[in-house]
Amino acid sequence: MTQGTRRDRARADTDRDIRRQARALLISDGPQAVTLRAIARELGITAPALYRYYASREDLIEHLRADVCADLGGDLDQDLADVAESDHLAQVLAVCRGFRRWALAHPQEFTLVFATPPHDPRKDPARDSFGRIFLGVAGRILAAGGLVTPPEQDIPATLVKDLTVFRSDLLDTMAAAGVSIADSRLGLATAYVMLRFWVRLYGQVALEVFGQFPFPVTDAEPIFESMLADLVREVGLSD
Amino acid sequence: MTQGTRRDRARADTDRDIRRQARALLISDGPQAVTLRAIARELGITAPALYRYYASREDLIEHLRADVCADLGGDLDQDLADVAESDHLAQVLAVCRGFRRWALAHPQEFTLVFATPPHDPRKDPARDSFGRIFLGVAGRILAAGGLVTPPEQDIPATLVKDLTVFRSDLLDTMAAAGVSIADSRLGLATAYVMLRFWVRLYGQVALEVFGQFPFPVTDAEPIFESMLADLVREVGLSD
DNA sequence: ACAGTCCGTAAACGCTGTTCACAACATCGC
DNA sequence: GCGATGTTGTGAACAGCGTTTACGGACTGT
Repeated sequence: MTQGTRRDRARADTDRDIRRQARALLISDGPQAVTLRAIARELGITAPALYRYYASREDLIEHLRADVCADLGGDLDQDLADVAESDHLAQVLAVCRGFRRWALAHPQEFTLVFATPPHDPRKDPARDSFGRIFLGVAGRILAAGGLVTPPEQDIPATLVKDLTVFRSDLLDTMAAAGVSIADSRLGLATAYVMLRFWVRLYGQVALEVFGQFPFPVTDAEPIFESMLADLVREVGLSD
Repeated sequence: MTQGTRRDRARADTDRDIRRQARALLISDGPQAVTLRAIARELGITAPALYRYYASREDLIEHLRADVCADLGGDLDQDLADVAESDHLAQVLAVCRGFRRWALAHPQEFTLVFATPPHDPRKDPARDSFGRIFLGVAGRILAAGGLVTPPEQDIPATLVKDLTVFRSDLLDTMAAAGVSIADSRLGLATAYVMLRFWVRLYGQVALEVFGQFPFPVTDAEPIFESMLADLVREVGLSD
């Protein structure tokens, strides 16, 4: 299969360089350092050249967000590779710990992806949300492990419709990935538990990343582990 | 008592105007819109004039943060004023709901105060954290209500020292506010419960503000209320 | 009245995102 | 191979940014 023209390849190379440089600037100096001129300078081109690749600075930033999500997803997959597939508890723990570890090591990227106020109501943030990706991965493990779920009447009524869509979406995603989950294994209540799982995890990690403890905490890891132990116990995954 | 010179009063007026304008820009168009020139333009002065009041744009932003915290604290106090002081459950619910309501109504301000990666390790973020302020208020209610606390051996060992400092700090704050809490009412375990309370609340609210649900949620309030019900039940404050 | 302080300005510097017209090069189809 | 088309990058320009500096005028205290 042809690799495209030499020009296509050169374009892809340049695009990759642009993204790599943008990321480096984000990581080292935060979002305000991701300027078109800084990127261009590093690549030995001028800023207007970047408009050949992206419609705007904001467009580039959006792609950066997607890159961060994809890389994080890849990292979590790697974390999972080291754990026996049948050990559901260990897998869930690995994913959650991986997420936290990554977040603490990448505060600028975390902020970019996970803590930006929505500004375009027409664009459905949930469609690209990492929570969705996370639950695509962790949800599979959670569902396979068999969860302790609350009675379905405990699910807020206004949530049922949303959960139904999410659940079938999740089943489709899993089916597309060659994962077969029995219908009974992923009911509404299970989807609800997954949602709450994510809320708890995200909240704990965000608070740590943004230093929002009400007092100086020497070592936050035990707090996280305690929360995690609670979580897995509540969903019935603990020993 | 003298009000100071006319110049002092003019300075205070101008400062107030600067802050008001900066806030308005933040709210309407986000942090990148808070430029010295935009503020100056609105006040009919030039940008360099602002350096008579603030050392830098960043200095102004820091003051803006403090303003937001103070205003939020005032809002929560108002929420509390409508609730009988003896109804501890209602007071806690009011404060938590007030916090969420405010956060959802003020996403840019929330982001500025609650979701900025720390960048100055020498400056102790926890000293100015709103979590601290929040627990100064809510902690009083929680302690007065008498909490169900875990056994002290459940407190992570590495946290004990931090909690001890926090607890005595909290007692001092309350004493200074004329609130007397018996020593036994605010032990280490209680302080730990308060910490976990804040983590849960913050996490839920942040996730909502940043639209980090894994799927579109039509109405997030029931999720919040469900979490809140869990929280107050866990601390022994429910009916 | 005078000296010191404060406030605001204009000019300047170096930086930003973006647009536009042009030139050079690469690719494609005949 | 050649001409037409598309792509890539440039330089110039525009309007905007944060910040510094020196100056002049107003205010304050003695």
